[in-house]
Amino acid sequence: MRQSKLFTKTKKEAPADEVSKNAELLIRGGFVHKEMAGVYSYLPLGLRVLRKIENIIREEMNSVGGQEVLMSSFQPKENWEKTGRWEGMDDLYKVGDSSDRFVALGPTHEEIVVPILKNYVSSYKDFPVAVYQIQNKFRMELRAKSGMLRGREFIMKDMYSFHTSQEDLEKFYENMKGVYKNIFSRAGIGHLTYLTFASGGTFSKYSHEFQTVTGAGEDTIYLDENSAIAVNKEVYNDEVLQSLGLDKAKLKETKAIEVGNIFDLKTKYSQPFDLTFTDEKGEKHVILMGCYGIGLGRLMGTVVEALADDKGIVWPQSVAPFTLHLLALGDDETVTAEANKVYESLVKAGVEVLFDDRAGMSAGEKFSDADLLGMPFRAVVSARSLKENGIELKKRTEEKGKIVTLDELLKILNEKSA
RNA sequence: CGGGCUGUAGUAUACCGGUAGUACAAGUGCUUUGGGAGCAUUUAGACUGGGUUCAAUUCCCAGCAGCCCGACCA
Repeated sequence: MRQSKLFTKTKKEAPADEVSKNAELLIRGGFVHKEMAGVYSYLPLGLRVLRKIENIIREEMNSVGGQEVLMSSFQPKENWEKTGRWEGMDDLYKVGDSSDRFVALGPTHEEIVVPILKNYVSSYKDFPVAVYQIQNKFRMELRAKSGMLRGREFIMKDMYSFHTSQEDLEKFYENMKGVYKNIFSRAGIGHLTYLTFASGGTFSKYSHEFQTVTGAGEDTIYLDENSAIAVNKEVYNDEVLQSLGLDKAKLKETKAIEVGNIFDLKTKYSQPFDLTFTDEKGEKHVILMGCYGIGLGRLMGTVVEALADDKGIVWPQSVAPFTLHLLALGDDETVTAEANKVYESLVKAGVEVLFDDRAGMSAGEKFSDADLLGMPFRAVVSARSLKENGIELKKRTEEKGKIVTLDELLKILNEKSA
């Protein structure tokens, strides 16, 4: 994509009403636009990141047989009354219309997915089944904060699994731990993300969170680096440590961001809707459920928080909006012609490239923008690079680049994106 | 939801009971081009409502919004 055509522009100044690094950088870079506290629109660059994250998650969900759906955001009040959450959930948006009817704006979808399943499945032969979606969620956060990390409207992947036995549920649940690990590794924060024991609510001993260690985290966890297991402060006590076989002396207290959470729901939501199956003997039993969430915007913000340096964002290849940022320095005709040629070749080779073809911009401005926007590779075409018969290629994380030919450039990038 | 702070242009600010000035940013033109360059020029502002007052952006009250601490967080 030609940067001269991109309608968003970078900002030199940090927004006044944001202190979090993720929001500051994403807004300055023109990835997102803040509408109000905790509500952001995705702009072209941000949407490209979101789509990449989405695809990673989708692939991983499909790998365990997840079936993708898209459920409604408007949800019937009666369903929420059935589970006791119409009054019981503080952050539920209740939306009225002109005839005094109210609906819930979905903060999660147990109240929708269970009745849907009930309509189609009833035999033990129908199970197990797992259903997921990637969709906007609404929660009336009394205090939205930390930029993309805690919003009132946010995009979440929520998966629900349905089982005929606790053993089957647990097998699936264990499997999901691995799947979640893959997702965070693929998103570039695997080395900072730990399986964390957290409160399971009233129905289960624990739930499991995936916590990414960064100073910007909202949660406090106690991390055992050897076993790569952590305990959330909310369940941190001697008894819990003992049951998990953790040595208190070896735990490190740290701040972390919860990027994913999985729950053993048992019959909490299947019971109110009477979601049952008939077994081989013709006996009816209530279905057991698990649920598995990941906030995509939060994941995007976490990647920024965890990996950015003082110059800007550092995108991992896997979620970067573009693999390469190609800069043409100076408005000299030979440079422009050569840069265009390089750009066309890259596009033709299928490389995702952002081409800074903006005229009248100083070299410094282009460099600063490239650092801020954080593509994994930066290529420079300039009078200087032409004199050396090549293109200057540099990784975002490197100080100095090297001169390569167009063929070499294509080779390096194809290897990277393979 | 409890507590705190703050609302003047995109940002940072100044002055003021008599309707607002500066810098940076942004736009335009020209010049520049290896780390946010220069000159010229243009655009742009008192959160909303009520009260006090001859007069309110300024003082008072309320609302709203934003941020921070805490609580909450399937």
